[in-house]
Amino acid sequence: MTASPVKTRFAPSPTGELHLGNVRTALFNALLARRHGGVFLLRIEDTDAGRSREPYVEALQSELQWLGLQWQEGPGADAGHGPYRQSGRGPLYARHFQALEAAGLSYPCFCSPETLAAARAAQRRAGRPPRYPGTCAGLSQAEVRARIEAGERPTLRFRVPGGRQIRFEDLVRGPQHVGSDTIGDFIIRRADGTPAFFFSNALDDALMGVTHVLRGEDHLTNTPRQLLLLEALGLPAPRYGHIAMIVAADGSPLSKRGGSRSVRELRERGFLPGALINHLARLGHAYAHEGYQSLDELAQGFDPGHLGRSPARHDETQLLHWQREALARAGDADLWEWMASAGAGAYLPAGKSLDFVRTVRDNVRLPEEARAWAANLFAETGRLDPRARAVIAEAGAEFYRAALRALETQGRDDFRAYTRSLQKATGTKGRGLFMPLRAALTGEVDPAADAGETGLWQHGPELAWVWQLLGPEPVRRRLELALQECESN
RNA sequence: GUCCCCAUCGUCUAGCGGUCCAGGACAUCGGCCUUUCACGCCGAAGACGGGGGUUCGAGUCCCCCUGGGGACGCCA
Repeated sequence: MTASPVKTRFAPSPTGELHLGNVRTALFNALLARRHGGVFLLRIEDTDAGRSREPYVEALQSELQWLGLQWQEGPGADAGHGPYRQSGRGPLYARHFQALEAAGLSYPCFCSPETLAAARAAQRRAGRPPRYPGTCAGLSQAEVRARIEAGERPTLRFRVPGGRQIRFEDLVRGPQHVGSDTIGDFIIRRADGTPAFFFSNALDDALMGVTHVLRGEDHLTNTPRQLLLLEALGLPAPRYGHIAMIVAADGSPLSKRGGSRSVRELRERGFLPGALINHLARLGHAYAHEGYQSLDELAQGFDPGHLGRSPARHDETQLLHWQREALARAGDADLWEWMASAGAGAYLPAGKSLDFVRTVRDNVRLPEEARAWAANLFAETGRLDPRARAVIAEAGAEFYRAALRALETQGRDDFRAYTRSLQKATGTKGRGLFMPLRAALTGEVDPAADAGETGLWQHGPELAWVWQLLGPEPVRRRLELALQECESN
């Protein structure tokens, strides 16, 4: 058998939407697997029945696929280690719980959540780290049996061996060591019989043959426990790498911030998968190549050793840059679909969609901006921005009379020829020629200045394209409106 | 509260004792190009959090402070 040298995994719990932090973890794992021609596995950790939601299971899968992070093993791709949802692995867990209990490596604990909370509070008050006091560690068989018969439902705790030094080599942080005495006996099975994270997560990694686990720094202190657990179970442990978390632009935890951080939200706003991937891949990871890269290229350049150890801030300005790069690589037809998602289609005359895309594609970053241009070009004839108004007034009625005359005499199809003749007629050129035209045709002269809160507007689209797209009649109308504007002053 | 981790331009980062009066990218600003804008090209401004050490020499090593993050759950 030629087992893949590398198997990574992403193991989300479907208790909420995928956010930037989750997805970055998934991305790094996918990249690592791809880098080594290995397998990227997806496992759904839905052991918390109370908080897991089926729609999230669906959503996370489709979002992963949308991002191009297809798993080679997992739901819908059984490679013999399934089921890939923890809710379906009960029998597997039971067997290993039994092994642990039989070996005396775990024990039933009858302490109530309230007692436990009180104990923690007391320890904290006393300036000590909260740790399980070991109340039930020494219960006799008889007592355990009696309490269970009396109707009590115990949890199962892992008996942490004392006096041990746990060492492991973290893929991104280097050598780590922790004394086992700083770890309290922890729960591996809840009172309702379901497995707790420490247990099911570590066990499944071992059972599924996962070789490398890249996960959030928040799991760093879990690792020694899982290592101990795996050792007790006699199972191989994967190599762990703990990556720094992503924080909001102001440095605060992402989880405590509003704004778009869920993948769904970002997707709905129109961000492209490639933009997200390129942005995320560089958050906490240095790439030799600065430019936009495909998933494959990113994988080739990926190295856990290049992963940063300090929290990286998610700054949407950077994401917007990658969005522009991703947009530049998209085809017109795809972009039309993308623009239409924000309703740009509602304003467009039939058959104009691709011309519209070509006209504005370099001037938009989000579909909403495309919609705004569609409205501007096809639905808002006569709407003039104050600055456009000023430019029109300054150009003067004579300019627009000449512009209308030139429209009669010159070919309407040739924008260059048109502007050349207009230049001759008015004696204007460059800015003086184009700005009044732009003002009349789009009602905007410096859209960028209008960006404001939304940051939506970009610079104006190529005037020649606008001219062509609008067609002769609308162009005439807009020029006439500009003329009226001058005359009414 | 206790323990752990981290700390270079506004942001993402390079830097693994001298080759760093700290390099790149994004953003910003200026110029060139273009019969407008954008793109592109050129350029500017912009950082080693503070204090002690170690060393001939520290962004790079050690300590303290400060700041940030994380863990301490019958969440994952």
